[in-house]
Amino acid sequence: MPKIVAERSDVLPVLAEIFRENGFEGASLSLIATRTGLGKGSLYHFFPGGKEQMATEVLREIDGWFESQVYQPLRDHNDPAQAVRDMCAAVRDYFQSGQRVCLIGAFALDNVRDRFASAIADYFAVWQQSLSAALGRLGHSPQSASGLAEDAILSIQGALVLARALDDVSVFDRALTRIENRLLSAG
Amino acid sequence: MPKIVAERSDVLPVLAEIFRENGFEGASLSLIATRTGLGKGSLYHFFPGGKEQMATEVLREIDGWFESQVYQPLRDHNDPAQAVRDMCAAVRDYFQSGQRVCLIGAFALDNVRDRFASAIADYFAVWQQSLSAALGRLGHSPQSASGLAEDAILSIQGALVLARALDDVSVFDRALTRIENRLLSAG
DNA sequence: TAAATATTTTACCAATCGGTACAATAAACC
DNA sequence: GGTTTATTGTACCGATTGGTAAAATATTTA
Repeated sequence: MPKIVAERSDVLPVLAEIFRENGFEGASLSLIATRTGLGKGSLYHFFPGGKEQMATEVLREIDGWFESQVYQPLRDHNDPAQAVRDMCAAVRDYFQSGQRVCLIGAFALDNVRDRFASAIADYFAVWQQSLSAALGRLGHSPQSASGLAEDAILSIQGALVLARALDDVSVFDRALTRIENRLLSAG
Repeated sequence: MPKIVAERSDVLPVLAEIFRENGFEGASLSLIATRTGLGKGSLYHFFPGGKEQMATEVLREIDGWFESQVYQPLRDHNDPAQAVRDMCAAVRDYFQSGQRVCLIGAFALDNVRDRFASAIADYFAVWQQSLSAALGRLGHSPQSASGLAEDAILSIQGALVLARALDDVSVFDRALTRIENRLLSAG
């Protein structure tokens, strides 16, 4: 169902969802045109760089959302345990209990990874650093915090894969509960 | 570089690697023809069902390999702890320390998931059941075994995502070590 | 109102997509 | 040998791909 779009800022979320559902190569211009309600001419007026620019801007918007909603609170919240709980809640909401794919994770497995390598790596690296910082303030050693953070982030990605593979959203919710417990248990 | 193929049985591993590197849609017939050294005529002689049949047979071969090399030992090995260790070693080898993508996991995130839904779901479901059985024989309750197995399998998938995203194979090796410890610690 | 700018429509491009038809060739069998 | 079968090469198909050009239309500014 084509969602007609009014302003340019409304386009990016629609593009993000198209890329999530179809991948980079699967998101054809005709599909993008239909779903955004914009003709090719308008699309190339807004994004002269074509699909590559669309994906780049989508990745930047996603990264910006996580930076403000997840990473920054992890680093700055004065209650690190609450920050971790907030992160888990935000992740659960964002990925709609595993029904929504992580675009950055999907790109990482795709052959477009090299084209967006730095954006993909940054997304996860900053996430790990921010979570690691919160865990450090919870009393973990740097090594322990780093390992726990890595484990949590990779578990979220794996939970998205498995939930989709088994077509069972409960996989994601169970995984997220385990992750939260693991992050907060040995504080 | 095109690898010329001698027999039909040699084609499937090459196809698997092409699908792993390029995804289903990214694996064009011209690319497949080049990499296998077979013309379109030969390809459609061996696989009258086209790409769909190629992917189906590739998935079946992968599933068969895991069944004989991983799942069956997990269920039948008389030392379940050793079976778990063997599983981790097999996984490490198979995914080449995270440099190789899991085709089934990649398909699960792709929009071709629905086309191969049952093969994808079976792969993970049987894995979880087999690992769960081994953990049960290690003394875990059914609930504990099921949760641990789910967590291990999803962590492997997530480790593949994160290792590729960060372009850092050590992520995979660290994750696999953590998984093995977690599976064998509270026996 | 008029000029300048922003946006959209339409038509078009070469390249590639998955797939088909079929004749040419190679191999196996009697 | 000859015949049948298995395999391959070549040419082709309509549809779609990402992308371009430029005229037509809104919208904003002066």
